[in-house]
Amino acid sequence: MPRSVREQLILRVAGQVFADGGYERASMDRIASLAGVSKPMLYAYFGSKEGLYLAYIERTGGELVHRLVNADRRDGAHSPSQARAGRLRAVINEFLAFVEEHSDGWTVLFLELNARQPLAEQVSQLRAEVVAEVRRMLEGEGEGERDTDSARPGLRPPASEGVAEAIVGAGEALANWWLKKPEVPRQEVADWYVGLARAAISTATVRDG
Amino acid sequence: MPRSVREQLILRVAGQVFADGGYERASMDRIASLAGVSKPMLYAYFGSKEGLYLAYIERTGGELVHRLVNADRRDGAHSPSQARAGRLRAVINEFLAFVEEHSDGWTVLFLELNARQPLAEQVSQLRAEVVAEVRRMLEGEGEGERDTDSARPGLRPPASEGVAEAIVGAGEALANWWLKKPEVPRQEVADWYVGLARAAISTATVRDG
Amino acid sequence: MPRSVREQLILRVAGQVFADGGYERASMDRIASLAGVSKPMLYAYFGSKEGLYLAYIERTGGELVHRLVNADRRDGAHSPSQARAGRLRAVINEFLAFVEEHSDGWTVLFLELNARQPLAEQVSQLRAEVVAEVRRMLEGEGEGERDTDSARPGLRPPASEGVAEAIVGAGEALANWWLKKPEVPRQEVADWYVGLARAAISTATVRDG
Amino acid sequence: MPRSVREQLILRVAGQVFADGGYERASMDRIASLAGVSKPMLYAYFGSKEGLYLAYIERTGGELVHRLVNADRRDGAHSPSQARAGRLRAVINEFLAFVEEHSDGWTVLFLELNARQPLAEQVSQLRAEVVAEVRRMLEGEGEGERDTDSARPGLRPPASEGVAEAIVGAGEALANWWLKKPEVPRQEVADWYVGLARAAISTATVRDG
DNA sequence: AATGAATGAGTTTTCATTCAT
DNA sequence: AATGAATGAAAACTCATTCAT
Repeated sequence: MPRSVREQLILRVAGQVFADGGYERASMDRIASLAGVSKPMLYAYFGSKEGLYLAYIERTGGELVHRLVNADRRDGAHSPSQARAGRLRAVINEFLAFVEEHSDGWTVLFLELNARQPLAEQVSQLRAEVVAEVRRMLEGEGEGERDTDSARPGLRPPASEGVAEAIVGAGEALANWWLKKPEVPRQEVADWYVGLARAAISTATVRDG
Repeated sequence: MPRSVREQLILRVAGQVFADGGYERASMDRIASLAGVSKPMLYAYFGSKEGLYLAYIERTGGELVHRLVNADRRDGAHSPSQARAGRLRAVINEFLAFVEEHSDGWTVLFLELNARQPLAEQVSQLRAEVVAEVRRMLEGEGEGERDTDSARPGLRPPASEGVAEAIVGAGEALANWWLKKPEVPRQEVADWYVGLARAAISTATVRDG
Repeated sequence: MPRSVREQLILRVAGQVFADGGYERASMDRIASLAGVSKPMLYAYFGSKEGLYLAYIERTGGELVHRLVNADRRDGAHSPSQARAGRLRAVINEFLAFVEEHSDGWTVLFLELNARQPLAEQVSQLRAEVVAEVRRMLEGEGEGERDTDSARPGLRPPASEGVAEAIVGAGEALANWWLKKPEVPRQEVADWYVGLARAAISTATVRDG
Repeated sequence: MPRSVREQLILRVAGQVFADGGYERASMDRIASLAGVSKPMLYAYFGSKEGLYLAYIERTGGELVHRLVNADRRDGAHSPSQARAGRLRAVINEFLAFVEEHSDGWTVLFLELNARQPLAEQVSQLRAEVVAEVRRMLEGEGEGERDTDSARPGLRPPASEGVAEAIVGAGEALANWWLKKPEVPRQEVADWYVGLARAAISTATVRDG
């Protein structure tokens, strides 16, 4: 079995173990035994427990980023006027698809995200980027194409940041809830979230404007 | 130093240690040393590490419940028509006040809430009750007293449940973010959250109705 | 409550705790709590755990010695020819009576007797004296009143010592068994043991003589 | 050093430590250090302190059983009329040989036998079987094949049980004494014990018959 | 005379990590 | 390349013992 294949196998198993109980409760013994390899293999491949964890986070976070970034490509082309609206929906769809396909991965990312002493700084950055994107929507960036005289000032920091965090947090909580109700179709969940996000965005900007 | 005083001291220190790193990373040695007592005291007072943790959760969760339940009393009387609206704002205010005053406590509660293997079932129940309350708003409960022709069906499960989870999650995320930005006044944060919650509620019910 | 009364109370409780699980498993906490006194009392009265144990052993062993020594007084006077035979039975009777009345005490003495690292040297001595007495019977001491020409050499060491130990051990095992069958009357048990002891003594001496 | 060899080494050392002071006083630290291995090895091999103890008891008790069961094989064939008598001597011989070769093992078995809260139920059963065998001799089982007029009723319970316990206890006490007098030859000790046992058996049955 | 409160030192047990083969 | 065997360090927990009042 080539190394890269085994690495993927180990990472998958590690994800299960990390997801069930968190980093601290995960034991290298358990991961090795479930993966069917010896413990020294884990160390040869990943250096340490933290290394294994980071590798898992990196791979999983990377895939999430990739999917979010390429979200609208999948949805096909949109007319300019529908672009932003469509992109929001597409991104949410991709996010939920990722959660559906990688429930362990999402769980680990989410736990890491809320740890006080994060082991993977990059995850915070990933979230920060998502928040920033939402924040830009709230601040009306890009809206000022000046086609109208209606000034759209939008929110300003720190309101924009706080509300953006809230919107993102709503999505995370929704995802976590959905993991416990897998019978609900993704499209529905996405609809709810899109509705909530749009309402929050427009209310916030209108109220403030 | 009388026992009850020392118990409170220990609980406060334990909260700090639990908040910073979670239950697993917290060591009884560390708690004892920070509290300035010997380890056997911890066991004499709380029986076990889990006992100490549960005592902390219980005290902290109990106070949160107490504040949420008595939230509107502090806000003074409201006209009936404003009662519900006022209550939402009052509860959010109290929640944020609790987070502000007990950042460790909130952190521990939040971590416990998202743990895969919860030690304190009651925390999940507390959250479940909050979600249920929001869900009732989304389902338009009590609204049917009005003129009957305007049917206000509101959302139905599972949408109502999912959206309620999302709204609650938004508040949690907002609280976590606020902990890192203590310079933002509570009233502002409350405004944002009230705005988001109302928008989400009315959008969801209107859209669905 | 006068000190001496309390001491007796504590010793009685200590005996229960020592009997059930041995010296190591006994905890001062448990003894104090069962006796209804505070731990510092135990230390004020007995100095240490070992002190308490030794006090218990001493009292209990002392009573056993006293009863064995005075055994034949209770049985009334015997004709010289019956003296030895009667004494054996009387001693066995007293031993069993002691076991019956102080099952905890006997248990503790027996455990101490068989410990590799005895805490109470005196108990070994008590047993050694009993063994020595039996050994004298086996060696025919006192029999050489020379009334007959039939030389009665009896056993000689180490046989006399070994057989004496065996006879005493038989009694101990019988006592331990009897503790689990309290419905058997003491007189019967005494009969069995007298029979065994006499048979062992006469066989050994005759065979060897 | 292969694992099985090290296991045996550890068991031997554990036997020494258990024999000297009993289960409670034995510390894993001490066993590990005397065996020249690290503590985690003890746990890797035996799971727990109790596991180590039980493994030792099992091995030791197993060997004792094996030797007792196969005792008469070593003594060669006997004429039928001597069979029973020979078997008694052979078994006693094997028992003493075991004690001689495994003084620690015997000590641990004996301590476990007299413990109030036994960890190894099997040891009690082993002793119970030995007692049962002696008891059958006392009850005259199998003796009725002889001429029928000489009724040989033997003892009946509970006398047979009590006396059997006493006889077995005599052997145990003799063994314990012998451990302190290793210069006495085994054959002599066996002779004493055989004599005592036969005397006790015949006296009891005759007297009662 | 009596005790609530406290602890130093030790217990069993676990786990990430490494070496020898 | 791969692993069985091994361990240092630290965890939770207990207990005989002692102060301060």
